[in-house]
Amino acid sequence: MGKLNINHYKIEEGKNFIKLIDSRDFNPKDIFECGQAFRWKKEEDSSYTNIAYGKIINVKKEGSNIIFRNTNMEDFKSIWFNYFDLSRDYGEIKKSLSKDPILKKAIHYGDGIRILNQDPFEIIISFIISANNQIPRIKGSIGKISQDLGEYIGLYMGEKYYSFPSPDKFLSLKGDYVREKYKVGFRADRILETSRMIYEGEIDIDCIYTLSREESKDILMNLPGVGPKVSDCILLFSYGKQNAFPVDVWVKRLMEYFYLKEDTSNKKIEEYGQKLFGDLSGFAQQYLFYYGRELGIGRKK
DNA sequence: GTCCAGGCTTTCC
DNA sequence: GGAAAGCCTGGA
Repeated sequence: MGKLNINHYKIEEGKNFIKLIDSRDFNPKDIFECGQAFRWKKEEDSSYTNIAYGKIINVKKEGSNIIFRNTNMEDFKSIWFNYFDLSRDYGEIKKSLSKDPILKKAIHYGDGIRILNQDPFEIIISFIISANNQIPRIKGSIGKISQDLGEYIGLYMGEKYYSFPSPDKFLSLKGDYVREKYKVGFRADRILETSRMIYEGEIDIDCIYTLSREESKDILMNLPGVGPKVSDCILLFSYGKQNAFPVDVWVKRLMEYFYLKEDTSNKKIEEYGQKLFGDLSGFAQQYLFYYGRELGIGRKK
């Protein structure tokens, strides 16, 4: 059994698993169901399985510990530690945001949320698909794309796992094929054109790691299908730009309901959120989104 | 330059 | 039948 202390985490290695000891601020349900990721599969034992960066991993909360199965210390340090944002102290973030009474309630509800650092290309395509769409259908489309164009990685708990395809896999496809096969509707041409632009280097998505949120948004919004909301999702969920504040229908409703008290444009809501939450805007948005959506706040009957 | 209405595929409730 | 983690286009 290898042992390791990283920051405030105590990590133990076992045979094909890693154990995070006494981990606060980490609840698989909150992390995987708060809307930032579309591919985590809930198993019968309440664990969650997914594939990322070419590896299949299973995550389960057992008492106060988190068990990561089908992995080892080497992958945990090189992939999962960053993927699960384990270098960040969410206790401090929650303490700071809890000064706002509404955030305090939202944080109480989604206490175990962490914001993942996911693969940029997968997130770009996933959130292009998410536009004016519904979650079950979004998940279906991403699953079909991976199965058809990705690489078979392996079997886990009876399920076959495929990697998300790289941009070149889309190059030879036609819009009609993509629309009909993956059920993505009018988003098909946007997916193809975005993939082409990234493949050909017309848009450099690697340089975004070192740029500001504003500079990054300007670049990403050159991609077809990527507007203000989708670009903020990409920056928050795969590039670690936590000052992004994605405004969708739910955030619009709950911000109007809790704060603004009147009909407000998305642009104004984004500016309001930025002013209110500053560098913690992205975290605030996730706590609020998860809370508001689960409670159905402001939903029309 | 900004702002806004209408259209877009298909599924889900 | 309306709404859905919005974006694009054209016109004011």
